[in-house]
Amino acid sequence: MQYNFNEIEAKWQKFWAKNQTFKAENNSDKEKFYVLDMFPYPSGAGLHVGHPLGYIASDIYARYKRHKGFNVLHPMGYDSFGLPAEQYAIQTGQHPAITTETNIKRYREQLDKIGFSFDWSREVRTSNPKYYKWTQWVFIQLFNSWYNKDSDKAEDIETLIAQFEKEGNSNVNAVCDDDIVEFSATDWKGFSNSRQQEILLQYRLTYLAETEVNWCPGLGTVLANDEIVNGVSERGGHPVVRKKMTQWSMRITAYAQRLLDGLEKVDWPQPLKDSQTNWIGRSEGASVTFHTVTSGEVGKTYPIEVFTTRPDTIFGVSFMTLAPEHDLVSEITTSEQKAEVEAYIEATAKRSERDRMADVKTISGAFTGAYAEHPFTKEPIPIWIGDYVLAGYGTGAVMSVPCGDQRDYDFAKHFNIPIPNIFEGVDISEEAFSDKGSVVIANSDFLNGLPYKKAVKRVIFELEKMGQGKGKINYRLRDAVFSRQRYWGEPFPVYYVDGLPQMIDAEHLPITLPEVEKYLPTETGEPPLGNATVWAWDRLKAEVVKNELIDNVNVFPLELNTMPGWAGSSQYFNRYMDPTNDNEIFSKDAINYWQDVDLYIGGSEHATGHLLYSRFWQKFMFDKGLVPKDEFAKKLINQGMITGTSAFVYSLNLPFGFNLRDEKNKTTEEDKEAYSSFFEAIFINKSIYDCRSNLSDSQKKQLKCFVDELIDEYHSLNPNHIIDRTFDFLTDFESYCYPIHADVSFVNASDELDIEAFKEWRLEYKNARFLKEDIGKYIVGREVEKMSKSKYNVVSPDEICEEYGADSLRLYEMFLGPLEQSKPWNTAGITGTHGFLKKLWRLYFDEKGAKFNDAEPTKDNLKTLHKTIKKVEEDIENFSFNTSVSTFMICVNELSAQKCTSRAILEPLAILVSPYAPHIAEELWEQLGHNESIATAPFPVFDGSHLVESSKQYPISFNGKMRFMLELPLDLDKDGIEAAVMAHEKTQKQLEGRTPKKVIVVPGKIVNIVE
RNA sequence: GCUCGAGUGGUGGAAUUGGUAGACACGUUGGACUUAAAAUCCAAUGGACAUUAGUCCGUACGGGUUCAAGUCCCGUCUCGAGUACCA
Repeated sequence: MQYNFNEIEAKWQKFWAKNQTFKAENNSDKEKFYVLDMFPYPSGAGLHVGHPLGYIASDIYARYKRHKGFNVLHPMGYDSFGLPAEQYAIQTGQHPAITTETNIKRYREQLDKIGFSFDWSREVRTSNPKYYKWTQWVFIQLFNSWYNKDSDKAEDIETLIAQFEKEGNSNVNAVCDDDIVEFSATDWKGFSNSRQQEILLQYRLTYLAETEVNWCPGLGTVLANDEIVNGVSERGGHPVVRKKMTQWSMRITAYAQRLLDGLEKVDWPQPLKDSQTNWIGRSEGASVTFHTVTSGEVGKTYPIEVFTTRPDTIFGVSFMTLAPEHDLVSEITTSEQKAEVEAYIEATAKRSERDRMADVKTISGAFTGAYAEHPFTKEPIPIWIGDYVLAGYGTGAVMSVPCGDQRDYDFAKHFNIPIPNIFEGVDISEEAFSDKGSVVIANSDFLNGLPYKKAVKRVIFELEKMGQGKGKINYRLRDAVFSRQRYWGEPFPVYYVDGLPQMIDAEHLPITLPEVEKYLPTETGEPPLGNATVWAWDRLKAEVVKNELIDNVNVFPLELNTMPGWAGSSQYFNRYMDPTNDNEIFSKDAINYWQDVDLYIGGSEHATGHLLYSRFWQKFMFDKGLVPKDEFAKKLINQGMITGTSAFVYSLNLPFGFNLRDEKNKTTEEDKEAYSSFFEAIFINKSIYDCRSNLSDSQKKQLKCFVDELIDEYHSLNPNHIIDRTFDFLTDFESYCYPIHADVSFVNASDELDIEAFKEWRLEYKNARFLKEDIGKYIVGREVEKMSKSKYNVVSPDEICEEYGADSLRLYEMFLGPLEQSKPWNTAGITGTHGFLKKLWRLYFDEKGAKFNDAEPTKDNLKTLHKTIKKVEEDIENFSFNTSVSTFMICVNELSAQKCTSRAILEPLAILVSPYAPHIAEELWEQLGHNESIATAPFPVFDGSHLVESSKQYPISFNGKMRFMLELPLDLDKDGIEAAVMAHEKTQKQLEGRTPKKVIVVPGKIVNIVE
């Protein structure tokens, strides 16, 4: 019986689908286990072999847990809103929903071929109105909530209104906008409705506000900080500029501390935690208020608040620096300095984010002419502006202490500002001194002689006493902009009355995306939804109606922005628990049963995007009592990237030039064509290319011969063309050859190029000539690069499944190396795991049919089996899937050698293999006589008694070097071992009569004789 | 610059608490079977010298601890990832 993998795999994939083998029940006595993959964006390119890596790992784990008796939730879906489908729509007019549907179909086909145990009945798609209904619903919940710092959680906005009505806002301790005006209960009651709404907007967890955003003109939308890489958009690499726009924002900053604290509770990779920690960027320090000095010109004093992590250095302040965008700049600048300051502001505004970041060395700034008063010394301090101070961090103003901060130091040096030294016994003539561990403060009045920590405490105490400062914790994390000027995203359930946003009642959700003619912004610069003609809210009918009906009495305009990509992914893991529920986002029963994700596998690129926002939404849902856990995923693993192994051929481009032999001496287009088609596709072998700068004589000869033959051949084809044979291409040979990518599918396991396939690949290679290696083959060069179409190194899982089967693919992906590591794909190696499966098959069947029987297993059989059970179980628990594949190979090699046919061994072996290679396992299981799927067969139980040994091969070392092995009984004690070793002839031979200084015996491990 | 991670044969990678470095595969070489190919099976395979036994070197580099170091400590280099004037 042959191992016919194509047939077997198709059979079982059909079986699983038909029998809903992997459907998870919400009501079960079994213990739950939730294994989740980051759901994919269904791109048009389909999956390549790098994509399923994490899915295979999670699938193995999910299947393993089923064998272990758990009720496993293992769902899959699609993050199906997004830019590529929309960009495609702009170019072709094709509705993104159609492209998306097509792409999802293709993804599903590809996924099905790999044999995943997903519960497809729970599939979600973020672009499905039934799904985004609940995204809109969460948005409304956020809108209707505020963050109470006293209870340290989100609360219903009604509780805030109640407090306003009772006592105004003076005692409210909320996370809110900075520019809150104080009011009393009477004030509140006297405010107009719209004034009240404006105020509430300053407290809501999602709010509309004019903010500085990252505007990307290339994409026509704003981007979140995590969507920008090196000053350009992550997708497409378009430039990004700062722009003030009215946008929805999420008050994620309210959760900064809890997001930080929560990291300690979860088992996530340290680098991922580190990058979230950095992103949140907590720093402890003080906020200090300086007051500007009144001069004749600037008649008012203004407070300038700064944040500093080094309040202990306050006596070292010799100037202040404001960000050029700081609001006060225009107020305080003197007329004398006005021209300079304005010129500077204009110059910095022109510099793009990218320039500013690329060029941190150039020091620039301008003096405003104004001064602030030092809170303690009362000395006047010059106020400068400089673009090294960022408007977006802290208050956009710093107290500059050049002796303690290198940036302040450089700025002071550059503009000749004094650098007072306030550190005892420290030389600051060359650079600032920023080490706070060893510092002792001097020249600082009441701080003299104090170390850092004490000085900080003291100065904060003094500042509080005078009402000019207090201890403060600052976060780098900004509120997240939630509006996108795009079509293909969730519409907001929002309409506008007098310019103020109103939520549509939850019962009317979903508000579905309107149809538009064009997916581009409108001529007036509004987002694409501005093109919709049926996009107004009728409050009485409670439905979306035509725009022409807008009367601002009962019919109002709807929001034109859509939600960002991360909106749909921020709660999808909970929605899977009850995905078809139309009445609730998920039922209480479902969430209480499934609780949270036990294992989450996905890429590390989502560290500061999806994984931070999801944690924020989860904490919010937790505060509202909607979910029982405030962290949604207990354990998370980042799978490594699979890179491609590109193949190169080496082109030789000889610039002979040619003439014609005919009397007119004219070259026609055909002549040129004949010449270039012949000489443009010449390839030299790798050995010569590798020595191109230092060719040996024999190589030179070989090349000369090769080229001569080419020219001869060319002449016979084009007798009237003259080639310059005197041209010496061997001098400066390097400059005529260069590598070009060849498609990896033309290359076999030995790196040999299939020349015929290569010639057919492209028209210009039709007549390609190759200088082969001496062995008569053309060997390609190989290099590891990112898998990408342009590098012709993309391998699709479909081809692999077709040729070797899904089980081979699954095993090979795991066998490549540790899950978390990035590693190169090379199809050549798959014969290893494929061969293993064939060998496994032959353990059960030969040409005649089944081999297995009820024979009593031998001691060796049992030893091999239980060794394997132990190792495989440990490996799965440690997510060390690569080593368990090796273990299977060893096991099958051993059982084959033992000629094992015992059912008592082969049955448990099928279960062991089943999570990794489920199709073959099912088939073996069935052939063994079982009627039920192997999916829930209990995992074999390890029995250590089969591994007990009575003797051990001891390695005998001399001075730490292993010289020979010696078999000794395991129950022999130290002295016994030493005596046996010393008595051995090989020991005596090694020692040559010398007496060892010392003999180290570690029973069960090693013997080391020290001479 | 800062933070984190990683450097082991021709290649992917093993090596659990410090205890036989290179498991398991790929590739390569030789052999068997075959008209031939594929498939399968067997043997060898870190390097150097010796080809019988054996000896020396070897886990990025330089030191150290230890009877014993890929593993622990100190320093250096290289590569990768994240972050970037964060006061």
